[in-house]
Amino acid sequence: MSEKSEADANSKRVVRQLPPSKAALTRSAILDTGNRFLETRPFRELTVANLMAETEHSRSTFYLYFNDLHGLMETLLNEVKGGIVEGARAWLLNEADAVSGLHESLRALVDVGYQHGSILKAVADAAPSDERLEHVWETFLGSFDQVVSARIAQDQAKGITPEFDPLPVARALNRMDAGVLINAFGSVQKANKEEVLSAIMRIWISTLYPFDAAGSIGHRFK
Amino acid sequence: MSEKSEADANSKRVVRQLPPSKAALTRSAILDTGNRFLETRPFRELTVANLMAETEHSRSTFYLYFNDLHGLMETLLNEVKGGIVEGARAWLLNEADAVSGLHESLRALVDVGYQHGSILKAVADAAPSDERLEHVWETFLGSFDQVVSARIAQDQAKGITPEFDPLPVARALNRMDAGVLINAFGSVQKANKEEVLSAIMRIWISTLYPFDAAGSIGHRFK
DNA sequence: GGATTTTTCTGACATGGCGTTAGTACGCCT
DNA sequence: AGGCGTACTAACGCCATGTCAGAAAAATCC
Repeated sequence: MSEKSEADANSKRVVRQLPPSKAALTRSAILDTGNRFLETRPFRELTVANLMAETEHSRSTFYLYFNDLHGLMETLLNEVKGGIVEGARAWLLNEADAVSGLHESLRALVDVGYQHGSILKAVADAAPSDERLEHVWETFLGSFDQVVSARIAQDQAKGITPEFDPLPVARALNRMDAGVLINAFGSVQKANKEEVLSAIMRIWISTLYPFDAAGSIGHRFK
Repeated sequence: MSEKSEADANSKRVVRQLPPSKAALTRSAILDTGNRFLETRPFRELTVANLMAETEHSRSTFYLYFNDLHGLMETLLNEVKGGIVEGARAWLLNEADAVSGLHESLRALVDVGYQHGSILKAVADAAPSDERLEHVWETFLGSFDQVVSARIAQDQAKGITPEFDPLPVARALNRMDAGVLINAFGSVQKANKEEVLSAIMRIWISTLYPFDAAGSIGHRFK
C-alpha cells in the first residue's frame, strides 16, 4: 500500500524486491534518515538532495526506492498506522465497560502521538501538496470516523449514549484528536502528555457518556 | 499585517501605496482571481503563472503586489478573519445566558466556514510550506485558544462549568472546529450545514455546560 | 498638445529542486 | 575470463520561482 516493493498498484514501476537484501538495507537507511530528519526539521525543509546528503548514497539513489518525497511520507505513515489502530481496540472491543475502554484507548492514542508526533505532523504537512498522499491521509482519518461512528451507534442502542447522528460527531472528535496530537507533539518541545490526555478524555466522555460523567469527572449535578 | 501596502514590518520592500489607485485595482483583481481559483482547485495547483493567466496582467506583475503565493494567502486569510472574530462575540460577551450565546457563536462560525471554506482550507494547506504563513495560521488559531480559555475559566468561577484546566480543553475544541470546518466545507461539494453545526454544538455544550445538557439536549439522566 | 515625471507593467534571466536516462561498478557464478 | 544481475550515479532537461532593467501608459506641467 505504500511504495515500490510491497504489493502496490499505481506506482509506475515497482523496483527492488523484498527477499534479497542489500537493497532493503539502503531502503531502510533512507527511511531512518528521513525519520531522523523530521524529528528536528519540518517537512518543507526536506528535499531529496538534503535527505540523501545525510546518507552515503547519491541523490538519484533515492528514486530507486521511492517515487518522490510524498511516497516516502506514505511509507513512514504506514509504519505508525499499526500502533494507532492497535491502541484503538481497547475501546472498540470492550463492550463491558465503555468508559474505561475509552480511557484506555485514548491513553494509547496519546502515547503513540507522543512517540511519533513528528511523523504525524510531517505527513499532515506533506499531504496538501500531493493529491495521492492527501487521499491516503484523508482515508486514514476517515477510517476512524467509520469505526467510531459504529461504536457510538452501538452504545446508543444500549442507552448509555444520548441519541444523535453518530457520524458527524465521530468526525468531529477524530479531527480534534488529530489536530491536538499534531499540535501538541508535532514540534521539538512536546506538550505535557497528561494534560493533553485529560483534555481530550474529558471531551470524549462528556459527549459520549454524559450520564457517567458526573461520577467519573467528579462534579455534582445541578 | 499582510503584504506590501498596509503598514507592514518584515516585507523586504513595500511597494505601492494605498491612496492613488490603479494599483489598488489590479491588486484586488489578483485577489479576486485567487479567490475564484481556490473555490474550484486546491492550493497545490495554484502557481503564479497559473494565477496570472486568468488575469489581464503578466506573471511578473504579481510580484509587484505580493511577495509570493503565501503572501497572497495571508491577505486572503485576513479578509476572512474579521467575520470569524465577529461571530465569536455572541458567546464571549453574553454573560447572561452562556448556552444560547454559545449556540449563536457556533452558528455564526459554521456560517463563516460555509462561505469561506475554500479559503480556510487553502490557507491551512499552504501554511506548512511556508514558515511565515505557518506562524500566522498558528497564531490565528492560538488567539482563539486564549479567549475561549478565558471564558471557560470565567464560567468555572460561576460554577456553571466543571473544574478542569481550561487551556488544553479550549485548544482541543478549537482544533476540532478548524478541522471540522475545513473538512466539511473545504471542497467543492460542501457538507450539510445543520449536521455539522449540531455535531460540534453537542460537543461544546456537553463539555462546557453538562448541567444544562440534560434539558437542552433532551435526554433523561441515569 | 507636446514634454516630463511618475506610475504601472513586462520580457528575459539566473537559480534550485525535480525526475529520468544512459551508463558505470561490483559481486557472483561456471 | 566472460557474462549476468544487482546496486548505484553523473548528467541532462524541465518547470516554477523571484529579480531586474527597461518599456509602456497615465498623470502632470507648461
